[in-house]
Amino acid sequence: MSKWYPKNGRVIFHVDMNSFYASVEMAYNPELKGKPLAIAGNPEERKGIVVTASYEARDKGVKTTMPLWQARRLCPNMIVMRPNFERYRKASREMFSILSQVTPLVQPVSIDEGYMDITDCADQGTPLEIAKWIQDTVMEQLELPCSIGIAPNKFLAKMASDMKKPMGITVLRKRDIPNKLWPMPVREMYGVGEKTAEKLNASHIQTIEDLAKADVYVLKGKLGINGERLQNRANGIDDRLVDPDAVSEFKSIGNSQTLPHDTTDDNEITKLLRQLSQKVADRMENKEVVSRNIQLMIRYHDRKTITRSKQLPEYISKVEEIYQYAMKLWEDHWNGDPIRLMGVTAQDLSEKQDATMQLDLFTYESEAKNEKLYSAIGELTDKYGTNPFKKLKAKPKATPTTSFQKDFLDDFKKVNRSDHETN
DNA sequence: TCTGGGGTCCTAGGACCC
DNA sequence: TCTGGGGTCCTAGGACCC
Repeated sequence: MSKWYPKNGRVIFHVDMNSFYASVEMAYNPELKGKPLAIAGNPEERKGIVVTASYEARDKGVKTTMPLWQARRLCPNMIVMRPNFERYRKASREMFSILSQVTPLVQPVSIDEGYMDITDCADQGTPLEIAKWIQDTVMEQLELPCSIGIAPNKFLAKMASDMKKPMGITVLRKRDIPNKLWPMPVREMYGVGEKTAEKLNASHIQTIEDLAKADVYVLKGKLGINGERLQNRANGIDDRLVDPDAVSEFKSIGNSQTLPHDTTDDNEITKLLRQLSQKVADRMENKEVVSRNIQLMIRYHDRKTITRSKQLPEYISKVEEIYQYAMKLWEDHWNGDPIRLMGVTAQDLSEKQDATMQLDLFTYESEAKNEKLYSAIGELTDKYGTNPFKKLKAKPKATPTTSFQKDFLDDFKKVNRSDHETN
């Protein structure tokens, strides 16, 4: 009979830790509880900003990203701490492990928030009961508060978790949209930042309801494809899936740093470039990835920021290589003005394993005279009926995407290896 | 005394190829 | 004579989020 009805909607949670870094510090040191607390990078230096403020500090007007000197003026008795990322990562792991007791369909999106798809968890209770269990368990075991949004999709769940803080649970069904979502200013919508809000306001779109009902062609003209997407979201339409694997698929690894003082000093700059390259290399090694594109970011004294990148002829991962390419970009593009910040980023990442396989294929192609490899490919092409690497041969950079291609590649490696052994 | 550091995704133009 | 259209790669920049 259910066939006659539209497919049942999904049930999505968005779990959002409240003032996460400050809460972790309070759990770690209970004497901090109830006090105005700010976590700030470089509390001693002039450029420190507030990363997270406890609710006691927020009551005084302290906000995230506020310069520290400004926050101190608003809240003179505020306690300021440097971030302890190890501590936060540990708390984060423990929090996510509680979530995965409910379902494996958990998608972390940052250190302190994530989505869950609990559509098939009816045996564990109603969505409200499950949300309550999560909130209570995280509080009992970790002494950390969180807010949970319950909705039929990611966007609505995200908006819902924001509606009641701290320790809120908010249900946002499709039928709640006109009353709960539409009255909000469009700037508060996830995906609408300062610039987009300005553009929308200029077209007399103030609330999410205005956006939901606006002419889609006008929106597309102003915002491109994003205009249509935002309008869909404003109408509660969002079919992105909860993807537990998304978090492990890194696209770039970068480190940047603001200098204590603006500088043109070559020694200082070279030293910083080296340090940044080292950090990037270390993190790449940890993640077992290699990179084929290095980007340098320069922020000048007037905050104007440029990025310059270079696609490389080969995959690299060593500090020296990263440093050399970064240095070259620096020499080619620095305009001589004092700089405020510098960053080095490795892009176009590939898993070490995959990159080696690609190299095998590349070698095969460039040294086509290698009869053994040729016949290995031929043999496998016979076995599989087709050569799924036609595309790969032309573009060594491509990674096998289908399991069929992966099987083929595994076989290829086996044949390749046995060739070497028999030689 | 203004404004950190980690990311993702999208756009747009030019080069190059077919 | 006077100029198509699609696709991919590379580069730079912008918007957004936590």
